Amino acid sequence: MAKNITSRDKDYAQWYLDIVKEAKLAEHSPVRGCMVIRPNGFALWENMKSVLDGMFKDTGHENAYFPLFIPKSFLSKEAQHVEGFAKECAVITHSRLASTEDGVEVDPTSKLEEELIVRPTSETIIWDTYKNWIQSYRDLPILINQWANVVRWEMRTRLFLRTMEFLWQEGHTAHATKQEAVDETIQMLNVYRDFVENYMAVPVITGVKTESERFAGAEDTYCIEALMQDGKALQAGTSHFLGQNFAKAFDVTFQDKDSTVKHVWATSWGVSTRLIGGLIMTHSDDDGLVLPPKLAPVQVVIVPIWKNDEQKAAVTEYGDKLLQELKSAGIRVRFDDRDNYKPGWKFNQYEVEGVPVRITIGPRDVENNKAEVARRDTKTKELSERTEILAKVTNLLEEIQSNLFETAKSRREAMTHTVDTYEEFKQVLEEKGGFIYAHWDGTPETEEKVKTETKATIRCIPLEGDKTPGTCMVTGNPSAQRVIFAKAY
RNA sequence: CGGGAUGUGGCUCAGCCCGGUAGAGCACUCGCAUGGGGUGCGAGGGGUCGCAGGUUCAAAUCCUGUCAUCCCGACCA
Repeated sequence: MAKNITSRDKDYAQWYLDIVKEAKLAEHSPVRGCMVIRPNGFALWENMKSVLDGMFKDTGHENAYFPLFIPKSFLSKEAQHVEGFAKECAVITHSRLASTEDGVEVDPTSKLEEELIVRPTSETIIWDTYKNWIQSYRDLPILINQWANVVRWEMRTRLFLRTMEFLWQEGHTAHATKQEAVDETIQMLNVYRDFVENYMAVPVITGVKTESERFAGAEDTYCIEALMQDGKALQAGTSHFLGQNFAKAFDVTFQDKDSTVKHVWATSWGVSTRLIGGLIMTHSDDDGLVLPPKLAPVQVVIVPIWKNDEQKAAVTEYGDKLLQELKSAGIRVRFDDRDNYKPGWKFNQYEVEGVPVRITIGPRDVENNKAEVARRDTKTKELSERTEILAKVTNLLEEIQSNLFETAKSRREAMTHTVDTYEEFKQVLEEKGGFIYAHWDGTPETEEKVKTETKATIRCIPLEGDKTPGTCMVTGNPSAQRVIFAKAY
């Protein structure tokens, strides 16, 4: 039925690309590694953004905007930070073009005195700014978020999952005490978990990154990790406790109540359009995109059927009333009464685009006061009394939302394994994939060895669950608790 | 930056080996029929064959150069 979509069994990577294309979410742009986000994809992003933005405001944050360009010298102030991002920065060297016979070329006389970096993230320019805003403990905390685009010069890209330019939000906060900053880091991690699980219906594990996976410049990086249908992990969001690293690098100090001058404590946290990739890979099937009702740009579509003008008039009137009824109940509904596409074509189109609920109405329904209600997740449909439609649809949207989450969660459980030996580890990784809980001695060397030999990395040291100590599966040295290994996107 | 491949209507590609007036499918436009799961039939519009040079009476096709893109590997939210 879905003739343009490769099945997941056959080629998972191609299936993903087909979904993105057929659901009209995004496409490759003329610029290598960058994408055009199409209206369907952007509407989804706008819904995600709107929910998250509300959550940020509810936890006391304000939005602001900092420049796209960062003076080169700023980036070199925090040693770890430079090292982390140096290899993937776009650099602006000139400010002008000059006309030539064939078009234009860079005007060599316009070379910049200090080159500008297109932000890969904004810590540096933000901390340079905060320095001027903070003198006293009375100026703290500063709780700011910005919605922006950033650029990281990646070698290999994939639509939504890794592009050279992407959209995201980055929160940057400054605090008087370490505890307050740590609390903020954890609070935002929980905000992300709440959003991803309760709105995106994607189950996640919260954890701490190991040293090698940590954000450049952070003391601790907390993360939410999701598991995709193909058994690979996806980092869905990160929240960093930055300690006093940036405060020291940018000399951000305040005079405390006790009159002494101290460096401030910092956090930063972000999620990006990558979440859309995670959403697709968690719920969609071989027939197309599947969207959770809470974020779907269109939650319900009404498809009419008629053969002649007389039927058209009756069905349209019936449909319009239904449209108004659902709309006034706050449901995002579309009545697709276009006459230039066939009903069958529309069924397939909305299925591919992932609309959670479809209502079909034809002459027979008008006559009998009924309608056919179909759900996208299970692909089942049933005839409903006209008077019961609103209640049924409202109920169905909630049911689909929780069904998607539960299905994803059971799939994750089924793909989560616990191993005790390295042999067993390799075997499970090879044959099953998924999350693998194993003991690790805590050293970067062991982590690196596993990565080189198996391509699996430590996704996180989970915050919840079993904390029993043991011995490292590779070296036999003591291990504080099991950590999660997986191959990752 | 190493290894492999490809550039031909909007898209996917055939044609190239063996030079002879540019093709198919999909998409698009128009008409008629159709309409409860991608509808059928008919008519039509649209291409500097990546770019530059060369060989030839004649180049999408042969030769040289060049540019671009894609896939695989080293880096990553």
